[in-house]
Amino acid sequence: MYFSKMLIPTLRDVPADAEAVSHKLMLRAGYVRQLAAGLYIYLPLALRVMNKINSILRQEMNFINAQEITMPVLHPAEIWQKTGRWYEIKDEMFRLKDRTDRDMCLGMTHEEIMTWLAAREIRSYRDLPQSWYQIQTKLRDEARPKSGILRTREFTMKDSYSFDADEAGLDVSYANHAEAYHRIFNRCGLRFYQVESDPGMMGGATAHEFMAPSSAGEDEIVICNSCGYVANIEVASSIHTKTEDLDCSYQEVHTPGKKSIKDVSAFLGLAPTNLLKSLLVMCSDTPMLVLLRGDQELHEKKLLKLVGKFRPASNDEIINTLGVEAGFIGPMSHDIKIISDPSLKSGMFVAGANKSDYHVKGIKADTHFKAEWHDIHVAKAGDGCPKCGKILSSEAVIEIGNIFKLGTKYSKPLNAVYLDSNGKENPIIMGSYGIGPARIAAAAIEQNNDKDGIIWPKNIAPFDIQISPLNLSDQATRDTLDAMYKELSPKGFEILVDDRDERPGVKFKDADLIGIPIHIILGEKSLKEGLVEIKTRKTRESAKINVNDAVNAAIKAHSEAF
RNA sequence: CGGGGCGUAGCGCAGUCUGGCUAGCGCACCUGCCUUGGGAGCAGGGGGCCGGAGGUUCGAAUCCUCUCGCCCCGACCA
Repeated sequence: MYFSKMLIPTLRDVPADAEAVSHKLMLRAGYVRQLAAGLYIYLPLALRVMNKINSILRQEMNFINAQEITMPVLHPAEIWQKTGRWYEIKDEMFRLKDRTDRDMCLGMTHEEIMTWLAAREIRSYRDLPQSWYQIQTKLRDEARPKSGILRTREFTMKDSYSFDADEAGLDVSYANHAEAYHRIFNRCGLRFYQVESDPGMMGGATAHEFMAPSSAGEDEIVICNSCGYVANIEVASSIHTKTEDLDCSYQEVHTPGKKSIKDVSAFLGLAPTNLLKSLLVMCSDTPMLVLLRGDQELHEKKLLKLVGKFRPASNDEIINTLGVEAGFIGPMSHDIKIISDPSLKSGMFVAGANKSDYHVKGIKADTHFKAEWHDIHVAKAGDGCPKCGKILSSEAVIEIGNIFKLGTKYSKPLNAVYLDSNGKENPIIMGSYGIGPARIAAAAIEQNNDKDGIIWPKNIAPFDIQISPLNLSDQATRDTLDAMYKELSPKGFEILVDDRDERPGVKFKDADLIGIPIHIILGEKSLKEGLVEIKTRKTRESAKINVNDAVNAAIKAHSEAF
């Protein structure tokens, strides 16, 4: 392929809109252009990358006997109404009516439609198990598209769905997918973790996410380097580290105007871990006191699971219920329900005195307050690992894939059932498994770049080798180019030839930007000495090789490349 | 949806506060000369309803009102 014939609009300046490294580089290197918020055009180079990724996806999905099919993006409302998601999902779903005024929506995922198919086509346990997948466009009216290709309103997704007769079957399908995902992300050259995650609205009990570390990621995980515990902070638990002991008698202290943990700890010269944080929440109009250690944040989802829907109390409600303003609340002598994080169970703390401008030192659990004990804090770096107790670290990550055990959440409402060997009807047990190919590409760039541009892992690079003849009017250069091209192409190497009439510097800069793993440079002077240069993008190592050995050296360099 | 920022040539920006020459600069683009191993140089050239609508004014990129769009933080994320 000739550079001069291809649309590769590289840019010297970064468009001001771009923030994430992958976004900047994809724009600068001529991979994508933005149409509107969260809508991107994939130019030829990007499409080549996507095709490489998708072909890896197909190989690995087929390897676990999943079958590719494709489904409409336009869906009738009734199916979504049957599972209830038509009503549960709000603005995120694109909805429209057809000419007969029938409600329709654009597919944001395909559990409903896949289950509809299964309901029609699967009759017997003999038909099971099945795994079906597609690589298809999804549409979600995202509240906030961001970071270029990372969070868009229209994107392709590899989504697969497993159908089994029982839980044991689902376990096998789930494990097969997890293994396939490991192979896929490894082949794509990503660093990633498989983490425990929140099943959320997908239903079901077990879910894992595949996370690629990157500062551009929107999610955060905690990691234990000792025992291997890894979890999304959405679900992560952690044990508290030991508090610097406070040893004093129960006493009031004057803390005028000091309402926040930060102010109080600074004023008293104590660590936030010595303080007790009291929050009043309203749980269907019943007030409830929630206690955390001063350094902790309330994990709303954990509390939600315990008490159901709740909201923070208003200032008026706080005063009416507790007789004190926020900032000086203490857990002592209230006759409302108290839920406390276990970090407060032992030790001595400072809390509000239940009167303005005063705090109390020497608070002890069970002595000064009684509570129900539950893990309700957000795990963070520095906390103890819930499994082994060692210190946790945390990392920002991009979610590149997820796997869910759905159970019968969709098969029951859509009546996807089979007859077992006893002739008894049972709901099909399902799983669903997603991967975002665009996120793989973006994560690969996030993890592999330098100041000059992209460094593609070779398995997903748009081309295998770039050849840059520096002076095309030189006959020896043209002959060498032709010979190398003719020898490499039939061996399956995809080659980009920079045949543009540009100065060498321009070609070098663009080659670095675009990020093809191997770069062969044909210089007139070197050729006179019978040499060509072979350069590896990632290591920047370059070697002058005898023309006659160049093809083999290039093949070797490519096989050794990242 | 709440908070903040920004819309001037393909890209990056100045000009806006304090209204007034023909709306400017760099890069990119076109022509010619020259140059050819890390985004060369010289000369000439093309490209703008200053996001849109309304208003104030003798006069608006600039002031006022409304509106649309994009980015960032947060909420949300099936």
